[in-house]
Parts: sequence; structure tokens; C-alpha cells
Amino acid sequence: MGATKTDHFTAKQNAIASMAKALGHPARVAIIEYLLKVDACICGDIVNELPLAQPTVSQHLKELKNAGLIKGEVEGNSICYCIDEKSLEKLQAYFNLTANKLAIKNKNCCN
Amino acid sequence: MGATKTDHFTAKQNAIASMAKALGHPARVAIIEYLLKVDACICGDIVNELPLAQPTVSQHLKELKNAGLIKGEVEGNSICYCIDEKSLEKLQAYFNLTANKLAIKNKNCCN
DNA sequence: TATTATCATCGTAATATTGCAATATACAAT
DNA sequence: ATTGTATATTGCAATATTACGATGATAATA
Repeated sequence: MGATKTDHFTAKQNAIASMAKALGHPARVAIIEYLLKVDACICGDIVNELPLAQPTVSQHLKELKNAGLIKGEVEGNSICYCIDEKSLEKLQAYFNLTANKLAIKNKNCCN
Repeated sequence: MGATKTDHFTAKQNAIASMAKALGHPARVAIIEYLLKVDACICGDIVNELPLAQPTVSQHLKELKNAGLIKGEVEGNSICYCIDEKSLEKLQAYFNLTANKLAIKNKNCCN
């Protein structure tokens, strides 16, 4: 026990959960917001922005990358991290769909 | 260590992270989708829908409730769970804003 | 080549999450 | 009152996450 039973759910449910999980930490939300704000995006800048040590930030970046929310490319001595537009669009589409379904839904329950 | 340093981030960042974290498990995504699909919404139904034991489902429901994503009301012998529209709208608004900012952004980096 | 700068990885401690059996609680019906 | 049904809570084991110091790896620069 202790491990999530991912194989019992649909691929889409796991995909959404995976991206949501990556955003389930304020440092990672802050990283996304910072990447959105600046044009140049090097890990060092992010470390200076956050109240966390460099290895911790590096780890958060890795998780965002694993979830597909950001991309990283080597650029000389440093690494350039950027938001992966597609993943953000998937989340946008998912929540638009969900909120719209909810708005249309018959509310004959708890309301 | 091991505990998230929430107080170092903004209230909004923590709020988004908190809701995202609640959706960071496929069972909880499945619960939201199920609540969206049905009109009547009682926990027993949810237990039957999911490949998890009753206490586990109950715990996931509690977390969704703590994050403000669902509301629960006692209804006779059972409890009626429903999606909290406001929270879903917040997520929708957040991802719309983020995706739109991203679309407008100058991409002079990693692209 | 030696040094410095930048980011990643390893190792580890502290804490949180996941999942379930067992048990408790609350209500409805008999 | 007792029984049955529905959900919550407790307690625990397995695993995951968070955070950071120490150390590596690589590239630019002196």
C-alpha cells in the first residue's frame, strides 16, 4: 500500500491527475507563473525568486518536466526552461469543459 | 523537512496548488467526473464506481471537500456530495488566464 | 590547466499520502 | 430495542514527497 492504483483508472484521468499533481505545490505554481512573466528563463533566476535551495528547485523543475508542463533545453552553460503550451492548453480545455458541463447540469441535488 | 513551506508563497499560489493537489489523484478526478455525470450523488454509488475500498473513497471525498472542490450535505441516511461550482470556476479562470498569457507572450526562448 | 559558474544527482531526514481492515457512528426500518 | 445500511474515523503498513547538504558534471573564463 501507499502507491496509487493508477492502472485502475482511465488514461485521461491519469493524465489530468498527473498534471494537476505537478501543480499541487505552491513552488511549482510559482515557477510556472515566473516562466510566464519572464522571457529569459534560466534555473538560477528561478532559484533567486523562490525561498528554496537550489537542489530543491531543481527537483521541482524535474517534476514539472516529467508531467510535461515545462520543457528544458541546454543553452551553453545554463539550461533554458519554458512552459509547454500544449499541456497548459489541455488543462484549459479540461476545466472549460468541466465548468461548462456543470453550468448546464440539472441541479436537483444539494442546492 | 518534508513539509511544504506554504507560508513563503502567496495566498493565491497556495489556493491554486491546494485545488490542483486535490485533483492530483486519478480517483479524485474520477469522483469529480462521476459527480458531474449523475444527478443524484450519494457516496455508496461512488464506492461502487471506483476500484477502491469504502474507507479509501471516504478519505478521498474528505480531501476533495477540504480543498473546497465538493460540498456534502446529510440527506437522511446517506450523504449527498456535489461539486462546488465556485472552485471549478476558479480553476477554469486561472487556466484560461494562464493559457491566454502564454499565447500572447514573446517566445524568444526555447522555441 | 585551474577556476568559477551553473545546474543535476545522491543520500538522507522529516513528513505526507495512499490504501485497507477494523471499528465507530448515525439513521431507518422493523 | 434490535437489526441493517451508509458513511466516517482510527490505526497501521507501504510508499511518496519535500527539503537540503554534499558532491558531480559540464561549460565558460581566466
